[in-house]
Amino acid sequence: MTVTAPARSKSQQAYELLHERISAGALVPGYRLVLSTLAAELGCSTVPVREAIRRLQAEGLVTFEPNVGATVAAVDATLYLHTMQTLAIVEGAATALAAPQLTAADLAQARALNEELRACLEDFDPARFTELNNRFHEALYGPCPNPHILDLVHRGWNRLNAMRASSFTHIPGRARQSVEEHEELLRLLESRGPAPEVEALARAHRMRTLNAYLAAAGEPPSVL
Amino acid sequence: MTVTAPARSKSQQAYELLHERISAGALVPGYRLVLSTLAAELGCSTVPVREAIRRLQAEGLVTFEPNVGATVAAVDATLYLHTMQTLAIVEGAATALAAPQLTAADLAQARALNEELRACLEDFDPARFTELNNRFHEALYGPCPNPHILDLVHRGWNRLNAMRASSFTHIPGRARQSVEEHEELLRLLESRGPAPEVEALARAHRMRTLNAYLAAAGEPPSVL
DNA sequence: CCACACTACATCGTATACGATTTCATACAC
DNA sequence: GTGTATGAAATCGTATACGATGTAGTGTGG
Repeated sequence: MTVTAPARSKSQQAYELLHERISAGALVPGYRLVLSTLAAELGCSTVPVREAIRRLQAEGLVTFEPNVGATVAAVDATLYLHTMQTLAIVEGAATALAAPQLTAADLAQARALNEELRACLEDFDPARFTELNNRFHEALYGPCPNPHILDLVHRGWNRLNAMRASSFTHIPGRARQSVEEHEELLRLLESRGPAPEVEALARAHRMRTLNAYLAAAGEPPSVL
Repeated sequence: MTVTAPARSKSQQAYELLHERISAGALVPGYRLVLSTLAAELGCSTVPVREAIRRLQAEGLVTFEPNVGATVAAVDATLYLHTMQTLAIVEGAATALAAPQLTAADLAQARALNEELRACLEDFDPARFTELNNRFHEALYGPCPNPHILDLVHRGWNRLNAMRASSFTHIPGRARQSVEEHEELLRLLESRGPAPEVEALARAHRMRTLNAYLAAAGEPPSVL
């Protein structure tokens, strides 16, 4: 059995490629996505591209105007705020729901990831730090038994990853503080703390990142 | 200026029609949505129908299998539980965020709606009660300044409305209790209670509906 | 009588082609 | 010089047509 073909549909391929490019920052916000151009580039027709763009629209990565076209969603401070706030809420809930499902192995892995993050603080590599940070959080909310909430969390992360502002690059000192907050969250989870506390702490962790960003941008903190 | 055409695209028309039918329960879960059939019925080609179905898939109202087709999403107790749980979280957060924005007029309108609900308890009309209940809650979370969260709340309501089990019809006594909980929530909002309390109360209200349903179905309550 | 292969059908996935709408540049009137 | 009308170009929206994929029904060998 030669495992043969991926057999992905062209819509799927187009979607994955565009998603990849936007997340990687190769397509700057405001960039205009023209169906025919993308189709030619992908070596397919416009119909699959169109479908891919509608999916990206549903996820909020691109904005779409009828009879005009799609552009990569612009990131202003307000959009970033709303996305982070939403993610704080759903990720907090997901982490709380996942908490009882977490095995000792899960926690050990998360702890190992946080130690990697700590080691990463020296000779700071933003891309690697962001990657490890993603994996750390995913390890904690991943066992959440409610697939809808998980889906919302993933969408939130996708949107954030599409924003260059999301990385810790531009917020001095935030990375180090973040590692400490992870430590606190891990201790609470390991002691099997009550769900509401887990939710509050996970939410607060994200809100603090948001507020650190707002402070660095000279704006007032957001309440929640 | 003759106001002329709505100029809705066919995709949009198809989407709205299918959404309407599913929400109204005209299409039972498991019903198979065939592109060509729907296209003929709508008087258009299959392409717009296809796009509409993908949108419905993204919202969770239909399930889709490549090269096989789409069916109206089946509702089992687990799906209902997950949807209600998700809605409890996002609607609670939305209500808390909206609370500071609520004007006296907003609160008065919500109170009037709850009085209508109370009056509706006699000569009980499930459809009207559900309608009023929707409007009551929308009045409270509508002013939420975060459009992403509002979108998530609307999606949750859409999914619920597509489930016949969502109505209060099958849960004896729940309607009356619900009106009382609304009253409590209104008092908290009118006294400008703190956001965390608002969130907890709004969430608890929905979780109690869920647990009443689970109890009626003979299953253990869900924790959150 | 059961299991397997094969054929026919149903349905989706995509390409191509054309009409509809918007936008931008240009020219004209004031 | 400014504002408005007009034209062409670009782009989206949809229809039709065909190929790819999955499914069910039928027949044959064991």
